[in-house]
Amino acid sequence: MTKPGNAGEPAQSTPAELSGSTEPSGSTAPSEPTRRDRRKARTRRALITAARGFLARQGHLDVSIQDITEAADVGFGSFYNHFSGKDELVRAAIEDTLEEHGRMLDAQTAHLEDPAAVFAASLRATVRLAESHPEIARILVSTGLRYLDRGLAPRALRDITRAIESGQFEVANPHLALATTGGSLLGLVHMRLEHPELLDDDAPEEFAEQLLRAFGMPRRSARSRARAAPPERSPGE
Amino acid sequence: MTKPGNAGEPAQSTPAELSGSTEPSGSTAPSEPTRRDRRKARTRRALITAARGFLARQGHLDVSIQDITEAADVGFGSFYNHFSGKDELVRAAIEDTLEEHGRMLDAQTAHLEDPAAVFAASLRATVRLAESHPEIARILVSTGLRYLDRGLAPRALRDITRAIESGQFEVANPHLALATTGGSLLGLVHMRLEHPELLDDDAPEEFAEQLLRAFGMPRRSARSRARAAPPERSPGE
DNA sequence: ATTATCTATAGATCTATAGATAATGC
DNA sequence: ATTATCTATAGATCTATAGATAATGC
Repeated sequence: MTKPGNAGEPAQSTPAELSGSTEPSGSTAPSEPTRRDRRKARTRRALITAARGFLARQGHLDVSIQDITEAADVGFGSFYNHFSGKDELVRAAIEDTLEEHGRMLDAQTAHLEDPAAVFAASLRATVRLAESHPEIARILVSTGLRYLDRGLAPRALRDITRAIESGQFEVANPHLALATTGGSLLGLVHMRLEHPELLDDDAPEEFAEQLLRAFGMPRRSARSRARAAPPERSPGE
Repeated sequence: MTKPGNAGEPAQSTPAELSGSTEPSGSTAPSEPTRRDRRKARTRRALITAARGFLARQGHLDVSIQDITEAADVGFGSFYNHFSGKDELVRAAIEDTLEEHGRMLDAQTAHLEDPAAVFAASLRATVRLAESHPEIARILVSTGLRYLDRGLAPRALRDITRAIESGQFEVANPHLALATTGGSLLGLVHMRLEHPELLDDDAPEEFAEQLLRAFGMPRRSARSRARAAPPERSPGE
């Protein structure tokens, strides 16, 4: 699919760490990834992509390693060159998904300064994953609440803390706010995936507004922040 | 453990439906559960109890059927008298858990009239599950968002709808409110189980208050409703 | 006489490795 | 020469059933 030569890999684990072997390199200096490294990375990526597909479609990875390698179009034995077992692949696939989500949030909030606005925009973007990136959405929902150190969670905690410091949020405990933010997001994404007919089109905005109110913002500013339009061009903001 | 004779079973499936066999009974009339029925029910319960244990401890039921029957102290083959496979047992164990949770909520809110107060009391009780009933809490968290027709969900939807009708809640869509309620509860229970040190003792009340504000209650009444004391002794009940 | 439970096992997976092949490095 | 990939397979499960045993019904 993608041309082999280029940077098809978004900074996964360093190649050196994978091949625990005789290398004449002087301690550091990852030097250039070689062609072999790239081939290996492609195999690894094929496995992760296949695993993401199963995770999204079935909610778990209860298929044989053979099924996975076939879906990845990779020889069976190659699996063990990259992962010691299925659990390790699951973890890698989930982390891959969470980091893709995280990068997306960063991109979509790069233009915003105000913590509450960044927070609200992240909420809306995540709710919209159900339509914009169903695979990510399904993996998030089935992964549930593990992995609080990747993807949305660290960003949400950052925004909540900043919003508390700036006096926009009034909550006793940022971790409580984080737990309810993550959970309610998953709940809503789940419902959008499984029962979309029960929700309205402005669920993302409605939800963001609810959460800002929950965290102590006055109704009026909650409403405006929750619906803050994307690229504003006022310099002060 | 419990004496065999009595009503140890809380209205599971009717015995007649289990043994799809030659029965002279005239269409209806379940008549009395016989000693054999009770024995069968005990075996079924032992399997469900064992499954709940695995679900709570491991988060899934990826153990062999043999492990399950051993934990239940039941002959291997008996398993298939009750369930056609592991999936069916998982479903039964989860439904059993959710219904236990539901009965608990009913008991703890029986004395309350006000919809928002019933809602808040249910929230608090569910958050407290992490300490009061860790097995239920763990199963809820790992089950995630499936099964919206049992346990808390139908009750929360009922309370939310009533609170909207009575003008206490101001939300556009009760299903949106339900999704965020369920999700945020799971998020908080999860955090109480895995990182209790990050939360304060009054997290249940704090959380209930947040959610009432999210659903449009003014700060002051949100605070009082969220902390509404349990058993009042007014005769009206 | 009937039915649930138990024990034993055949057949169907599924995993992890060994050894052969192909690609890359130098 | 080195390393990743592939094919083939031994050994270890694990499931579902058949048949024997024990408990209950009448």
